[in-house]
Amino acid sequence: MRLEPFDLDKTLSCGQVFRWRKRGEWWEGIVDGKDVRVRQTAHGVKADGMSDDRLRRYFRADDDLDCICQDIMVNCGDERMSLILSDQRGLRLVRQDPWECCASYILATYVHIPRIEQMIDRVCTAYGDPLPSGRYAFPRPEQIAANPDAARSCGLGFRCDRFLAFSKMVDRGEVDLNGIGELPYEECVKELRSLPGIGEKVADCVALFSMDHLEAFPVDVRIKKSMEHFWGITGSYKRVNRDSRMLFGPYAGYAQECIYLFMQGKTRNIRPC
DNA sequence: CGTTGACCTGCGGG
DNA sequence: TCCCGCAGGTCAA
Repeated sequence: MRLEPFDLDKTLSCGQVFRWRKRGEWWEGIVDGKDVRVRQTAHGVKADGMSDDRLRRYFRADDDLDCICQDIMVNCGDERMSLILSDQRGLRLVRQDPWECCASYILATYVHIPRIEQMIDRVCTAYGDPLPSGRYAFPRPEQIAANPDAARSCGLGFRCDRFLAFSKMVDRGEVDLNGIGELPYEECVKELRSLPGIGEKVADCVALFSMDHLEAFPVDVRIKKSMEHFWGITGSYKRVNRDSRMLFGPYAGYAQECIYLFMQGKTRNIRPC
């Protein structure tokens, strides 16, 4: 399938998703509870197990990256940002399932990414449907609610209670994630934050990665440092979040991902503010 | 509303 | 090999 610009490696290794693994040229993952694999081609992406429609939706083919970057530049007018954006050209946000996104990011607090992936793997193995690949689908809420004790042996630590409480709420139909996703950004994040295990940062991640709120701007430790270093934006979560969205505009979320991945490489030196 | 400290657990450095 | 510190943050005071 044709898709440009598109950089599959950047897209799947920038930290927004947790279950994709690269083997040779192929990235292997699980989407809609099924094994799938994708690889980069000259002008787009090739996939097994996903229709072109599903692929387009998953990789947000409707997002015109060049227009988005242009918009970000018009808003911030900072040549250093131009460098970061061109360096991360082809990085796309992925449209994740809201339930999986919430449940995953509830586990993503106060631990490094390798261990987040480990916890998610354990949860999938404990609860998920087995797949031909030998891996397991991400569990549905009812699978978790039906046997909460199994989560105790997944090494979730203090996240376990939050994870179970959230799963139970979704299973009982006390939360309408699709409905929350329809709300405007501010209200959406407010609703998400009322749920167990979901605070400011996770709410922004969920809004950005699974609810089409491209103005969401998750502030983690790395982004916090970057925003202070480059633009002198500092202070509470609320302040850094608001000032950054002000700086980058309606596609602040894309700016965030580009900065995040850029700092991971941190090979290049861009002078601070 | 901003600030402060505790918090499961497993990995990495000394 | 053992021990200590640290970590995509959340929650409650």
